[in-house]
Amino acid sequence: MDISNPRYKNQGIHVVCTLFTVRDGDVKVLLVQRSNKPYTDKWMLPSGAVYNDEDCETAMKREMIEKTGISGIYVEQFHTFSDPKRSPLMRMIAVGYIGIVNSENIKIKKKTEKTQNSEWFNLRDVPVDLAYDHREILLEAIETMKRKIMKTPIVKSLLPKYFTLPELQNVYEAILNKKFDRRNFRKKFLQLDLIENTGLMADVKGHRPANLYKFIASNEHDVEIF
Amino acid sequence: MDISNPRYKNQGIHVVCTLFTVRDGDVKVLLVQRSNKPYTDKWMLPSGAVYNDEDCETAMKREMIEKTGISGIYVEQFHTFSDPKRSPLMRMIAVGYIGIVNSENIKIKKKTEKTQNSEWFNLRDVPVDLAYDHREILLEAIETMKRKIMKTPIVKSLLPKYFTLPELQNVYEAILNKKFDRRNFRKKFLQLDLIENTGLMADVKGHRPANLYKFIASNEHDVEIF
DNA sequence: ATATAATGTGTATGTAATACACAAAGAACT
DNA sequence: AGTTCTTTGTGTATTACATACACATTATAT
Repeated sequence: MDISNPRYKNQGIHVVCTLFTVRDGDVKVLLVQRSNKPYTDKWMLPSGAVYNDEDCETAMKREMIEKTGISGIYVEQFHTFSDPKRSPLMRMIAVGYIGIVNSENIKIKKKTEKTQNSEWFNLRDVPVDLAYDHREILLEAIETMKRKIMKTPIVKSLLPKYFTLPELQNVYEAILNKKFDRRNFRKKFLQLDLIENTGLMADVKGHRPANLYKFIASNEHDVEIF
Repeated sequence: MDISNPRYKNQGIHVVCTLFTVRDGDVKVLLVQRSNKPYTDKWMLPSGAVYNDEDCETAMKREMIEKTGISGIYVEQFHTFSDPKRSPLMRMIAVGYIGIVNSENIKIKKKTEKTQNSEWFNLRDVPVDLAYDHREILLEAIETMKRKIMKTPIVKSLLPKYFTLPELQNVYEAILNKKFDRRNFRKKFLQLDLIENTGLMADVKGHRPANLYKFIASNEHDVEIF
């Protein structure tokens, strides 16, 4: 390949991560606020360039650490965005990833070299004018997450070690934006053999405490859930 | 972004297409044979560079026309491959697409500027030493196609305008490499309301002719099939 | 007329999805 | 201690879908 051919020289590869969490029954997504041009002060999904000695997933994890301080997340590639006009400065394609984390014990970096702020945004509060084509990427990521949560036990990386069945149900209801019948939800989820009752009780006040469950360690493979 | 930074300069973007067909009960995939270095004379999936003024899907379709003469195909992006060592000459990522066509009325170009031959390979006859990481891409494409054929009526672009239910069943059996009960297959597929009986009969010899069906035009959306 | 080779069809059984209502546990209050 | 409040935990009946299974029908070839 002739790398001086202007038809395809100076191409760049970015990775973009749409990281979800669920808190208080709301789905939230992690955004960072730009410091530099272009799109100065605009919010965007955490993203950055892929170096020549790393694959996209490695780059994604490095970028997340650099821009948000979050490490050790499980991400999955979902789509590559390649509209030639998606970046105003140069030809830049973006490989998109989704992930979901438990944000309760995570401290996110507020300020980094290229960002002035970072924040978990409730989905309905996300600014409409995200930088680049990140609004489109986010919308596609949301659809992908809805499909994924139905097909795989991806919520595992969102929940704490011990959790109650009502908490689990709330997560599904938040992401899919629909209600489930409690009895049917429990029956269905329990028969998947993904989680087990620990015998412990949740520590709550004012009402009956729920049983605490945990994921069974051996089950790492994909299972159809709904 | 500083495009002179050696960490990420001279990156290239390729598209790779895994195009399937089914003939005589066998799944086949289209490969082309290289003329140039590297991997001279090796077989590979049709692929090529993305130009700076086109998105990946456009590039994919252009490449297919240039390297195989096939136009008007429906393709879907399935994964982006980014191992830094996947290409020996330079940093090159590949955006992978899958498609499925009816190869009966298609004439493929045998020789082009960069290829000396092209051929439909039965899956079990595919050379083990494809160029680059194309073996890995092919394997992932096969898995994706198996999933897709279960979830969407993608076979529509494989079958001729009129087809019989046994033909349809043979396609599913070939791709999924398993047998279905005829009665259950028909019951299931007919209740999806994707196809309708034309009242016409297949023109065969030596046994009872089958009814010809066609896809109902209005149904373009994804439907869960199996 | 008979043999051949494939198509077309129905029913019974098991399994999963859905719909639905009340008792139990603990905390808060009197 | 008893009552109220709030949320958890549970069972059954109905329906839809998946699976298993065998024989009659149609056209051709001899």
